[in-house]
Amino acid sequence: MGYFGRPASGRANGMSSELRAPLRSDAKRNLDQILAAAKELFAEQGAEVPMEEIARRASVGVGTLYRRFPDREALIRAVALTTFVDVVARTRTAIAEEVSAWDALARIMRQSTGLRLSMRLAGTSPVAIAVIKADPEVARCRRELVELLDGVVRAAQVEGTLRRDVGAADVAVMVAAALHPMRGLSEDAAELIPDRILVVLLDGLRAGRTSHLPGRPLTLSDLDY
Amino acid sequence: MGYFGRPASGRANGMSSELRAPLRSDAKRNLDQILAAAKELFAEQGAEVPMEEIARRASVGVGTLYRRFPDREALIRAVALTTFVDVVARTRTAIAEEVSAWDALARIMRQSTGLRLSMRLAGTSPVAIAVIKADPEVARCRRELVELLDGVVRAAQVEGTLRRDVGAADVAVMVAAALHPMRGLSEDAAELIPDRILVVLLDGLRAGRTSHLPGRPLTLSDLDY
Amino acid sequence: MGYFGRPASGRANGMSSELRAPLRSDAKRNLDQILAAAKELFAEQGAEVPMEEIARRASVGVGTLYRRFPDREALIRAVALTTFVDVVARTRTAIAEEVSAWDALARIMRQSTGLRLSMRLAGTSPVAIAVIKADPEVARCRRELVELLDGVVRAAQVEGTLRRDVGAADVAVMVAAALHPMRGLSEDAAELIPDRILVVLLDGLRAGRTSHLPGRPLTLSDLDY
Amino acid sequence: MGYFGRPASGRANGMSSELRAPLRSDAKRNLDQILAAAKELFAEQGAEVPMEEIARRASVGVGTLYRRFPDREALIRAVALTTFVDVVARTRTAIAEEVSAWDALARIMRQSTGLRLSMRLAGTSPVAIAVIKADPEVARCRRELVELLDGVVRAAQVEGTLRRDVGAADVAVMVAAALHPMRGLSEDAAELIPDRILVVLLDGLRAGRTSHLPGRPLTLSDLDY
DNA sequence: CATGAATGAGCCTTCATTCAT
DNA sequence: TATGAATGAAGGCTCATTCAT
Repeated sequence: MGYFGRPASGRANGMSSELRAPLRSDAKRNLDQILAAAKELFAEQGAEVPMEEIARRASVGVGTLYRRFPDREALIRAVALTTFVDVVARTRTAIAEEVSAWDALARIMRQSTGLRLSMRLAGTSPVAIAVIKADPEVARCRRELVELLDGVVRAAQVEGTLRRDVGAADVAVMVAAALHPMRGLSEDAAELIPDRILVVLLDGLRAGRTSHLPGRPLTLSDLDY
Repeated sequence: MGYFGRPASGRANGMSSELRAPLRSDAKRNLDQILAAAKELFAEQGAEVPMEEIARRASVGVGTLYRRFPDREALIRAVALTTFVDVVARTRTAIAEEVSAWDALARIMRQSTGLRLSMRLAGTSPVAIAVIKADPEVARCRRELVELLDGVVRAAQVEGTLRRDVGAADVAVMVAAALHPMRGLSEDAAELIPDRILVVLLDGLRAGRTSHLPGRPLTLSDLDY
Repeated sequence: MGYFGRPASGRANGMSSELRAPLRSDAKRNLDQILAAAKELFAEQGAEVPMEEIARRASVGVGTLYRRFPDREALIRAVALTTFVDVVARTRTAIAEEVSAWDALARIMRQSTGLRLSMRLAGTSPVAIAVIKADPEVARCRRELVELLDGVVRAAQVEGTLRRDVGAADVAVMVAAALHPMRGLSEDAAELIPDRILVVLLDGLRAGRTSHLPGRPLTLSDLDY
Repeated sequence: MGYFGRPASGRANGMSSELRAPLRSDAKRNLDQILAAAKELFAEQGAEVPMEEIARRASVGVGTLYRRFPDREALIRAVALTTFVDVVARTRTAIAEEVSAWDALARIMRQSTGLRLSMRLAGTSPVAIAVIKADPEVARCRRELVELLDGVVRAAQVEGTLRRDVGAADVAVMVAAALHPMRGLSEDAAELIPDRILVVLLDGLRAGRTSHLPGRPLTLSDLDY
């Protein structure tokens, strides 16, 4: 589906994340504002928002935006990377802290909710998808996340809490689907929905269901397209 | 979510559906080709495809396209309407033919799968959403569909097969989420996913689940935004 | 130097010159105006003139310009091609009509004067050079012209009228140099100069000069870089 | 044509050449680096190279570049001036050292070859031309050079070695034409060409040629446009 | 009626110049 | 004083929509 990756050093500015001269304080502030504005706007309007609007929201001239991110792709890349880095971190924590694999899985799925805004990127714009898949860092990030998930899924199946006819890719896609922003809902409902879907999904994923899932368990290898 | 509506009189050409002089046969053919081309391209590339590309795929000039649909919105409206009309019809049939409300619900949810391509419209382009919500016919259509769904949901809860803490809007949104096109998957997986998610959702929706859904059941009134 | 080539079929519109549906009369007129405007402006201001200025001079919207020539390169290509085609034709005529090779050479060199405006293209913008070299048709055209010139040069040397220490490329470059537009001259002088330089060059090229030319005769193979 | 001028007091920094407090040694070094970088880049890529690229090549920040030269024009002016100063000096030396006017003329014409790179300025960018013509110092410089040349031309005609139907402006323009950088040539050929053209021109300029030059001798007054 | 040419507004990107650090 | 960040105007290109043929 397109939303798993791996972090890197930190400063995600569209290039690879080699260390560079630390930014001047004002530049740093601008960079942060740009990234924040981009996240918001990508979430609100998709990855095709006018660059100028992003700049405006960040209280910055277009020129500044382009100085940091040579083109739209670089910006998408940076947003994707910081987001993925965050998800990976939370996922590791969940795995470390929960006692059963099922609890870890449930927590992983639910905590992702907080990231749904940025998620709009994945599964939306063709550009965004292309960028995410092309960038080695984001790709590594994504792979790492998916592998963590795979571990949890298998463990939960071994421990007998997760139905056996699903794979990690099934789970990943379900989360993505649950998080996908929905329009046409009351604000209230829009906020509740992701968690409600996730809970229903978790209930449906619990071992002991007798229904038959069509097809085959989708695994990591289904995600690399 | 944004994909429920009700038909109307018949000829859906983007304006209101007053009856007009029947079209000449070649004109009719053009109209159909345009609609078909638009459906395909909206599905493949989203609601922002160049009008000229749609015209090309329909083997007509842009002029002809614009003669039928004064602007992109009208075209989107028409595509949405014909799609919704179809869903409503299938829904009625399902209700009529299935013996239990649960079976009707399951069939309704699953058969929508076949429409997922056109569905790409909803949940994608902001324009599309706006258009769909603004058009009275589509709105009526959507309301009708939702009401049908509401009936089935209540009946299933009465018959004791559907968990009681969900509403018709929950179900509608879940279907929309399951159908949302996913990128970055193998073709094989992309085809399997919607049905797999729906089955898991159905399992999770079955009465007897002990988990607690956060929030409150989402109902018809949550859908009109 | 960069200004020799070979024609093709005729309609030079930036693509290859396959025959296509004949243009509507108004479209044809626009096309001609665009080409004319481009020639003028390339001559006056170089190959980097704003596309919008070209459009304005042609009394056409930018869109129209871009419809005919997908980008600046295509336009340069078309201008270069029509120009080269013309030069080749005049060269053939000169060869056919003049009795001695020397006279043909002199006429070829002098008649090119009329083309000096378009010549601004060659030897000016890096883009222009790149385009000219990359386009197979222009390249063929250029090669043809150079070969014609080579024949005349050799013939004149055989007939004993042209000094033997020069090659066709020397001549080609000299013409290009003589034609290069000069700024900072009175209009009067600017008009006289190319011919004056060419006559002096011809005098210097006449057999019997005793001075020693540094280097070696430059030949066709020196031109393909 | 546009490449004759006269020095002035000394420090050529784009403004007028009043004496100022001598620069600190590092500032001086920066200035020299900038001038050198500008010469190189103007030669390589024409007078439109990004200011930032010049700064980079000079290993300074753009800010420093702008401190020395308030805008691109000032930089062009400075480069033009230092170049012209050099040419004037060499010309004086040639006149002083050669015994015949013809030899002086030949040497003047040929030694300019070494300056052809910087010459790229003249005859290229419209901006450059304008700037050169507008600046009083460069103008004076240019006038001085042209007057020196005029003296040599007349002397050579008196001594009977130079054809009588040319003027100093003819010669100046011919040199400029011979030096004009040519693209599309092998590196080897590009290096040989200017001298080869100059020798042919000199042969053509020698007294005793019977051909008739069209127009009239071009003189100093043809150069001030 | 159908066609496809023409228009022009809008977004993308670059770069000269200014200014805070 | 040197630096490089920020700005914004300008030019490139695309496409929705209109209109002549």
